[in-house]
Amino acid sequence: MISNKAKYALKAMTILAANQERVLSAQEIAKKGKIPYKFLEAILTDLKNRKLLRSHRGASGGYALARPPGEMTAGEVIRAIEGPIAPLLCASLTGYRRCEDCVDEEACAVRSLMVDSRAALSSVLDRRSLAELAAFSQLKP
Amino acid sequence: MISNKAKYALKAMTILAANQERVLSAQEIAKKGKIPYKFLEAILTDLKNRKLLRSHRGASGGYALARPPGEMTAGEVIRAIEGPIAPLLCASLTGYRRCEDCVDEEACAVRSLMVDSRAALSSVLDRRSLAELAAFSQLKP
DNA sequence: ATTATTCCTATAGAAATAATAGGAGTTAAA
DNA sequence: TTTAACTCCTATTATTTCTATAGGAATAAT
Repeated sequence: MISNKAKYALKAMTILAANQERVLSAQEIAKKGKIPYKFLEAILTDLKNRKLLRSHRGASGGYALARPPGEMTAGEVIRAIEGPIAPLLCASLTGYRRCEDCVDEEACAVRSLMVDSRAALSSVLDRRSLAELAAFSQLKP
Repeated sequence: MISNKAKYALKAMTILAANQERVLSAQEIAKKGKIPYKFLEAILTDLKNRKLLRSHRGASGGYALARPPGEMTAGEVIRAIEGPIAPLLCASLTGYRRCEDCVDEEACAVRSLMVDSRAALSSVLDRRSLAELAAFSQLKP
């Protein structure tokens, strides 16, 4: 299960990808995505600090993707908010850490299972671009 | 990320699968898996209530798998402890629930992503049997 | 009887989640 | 040059989940 925060982040990024030509304010995004405004603000700040978004202050300011939506993936967004996607850190490429209760990592069946789970999840999340998400959301106009 | 509880449950079930012929006490499992004893007790109770384990009380009592390890999967264990494996309930088969912030479920790109994620995860977790986990853990004797 | 177990109930600190509040600073446009 | 629409920053807080621990009652084998 992912957090609401990560879900809202994905929604916001999809909305921004679908409106790539213009800068969107947090208000606009909150409205389009039914996301609590102040919570969204904090999320957008995180995404900006992680270099996934660019912001423009002042009147008619707002947020825009930092890179073309075809070059950004769902996995990047989730990692920015949630950290590693591996179910256990001992199976993570981006945040590896040995379990404290580990007896023999090479022979650990749970780790092997989580390595495969991570690969399966990554094969979806790291291949799906924000452009694809945006395109999907517009299938029904 | 899964909880320690789910990780311990998987370890315990793997240990039980690897010692299928006998009944193991919580003490034994705790020692073999480096799992906090009292915490493990609670976990084993959950697994028993979910019908994944059978227990025998009294001296020389303990726990054993409820079914042959070849017929039980990692997915079952995780669902017993954590609930649905889908990252969002709107993408779950076993615990479906619509998001409160949902505008149009059919057109939701995030949901579509999570449906695919769930399928990818399930293809690993629901295909890996406890027998396979036990066999892996014994590759290095 | 004794001892090794499961089983039951209760408790509790710590961390993460999911926000909300208020205002300071910035900028475009009226 | 004021105003309105924004982002940005710092707190605060309620709720839930996580990760256990404690103590003892019930049960069964030896």
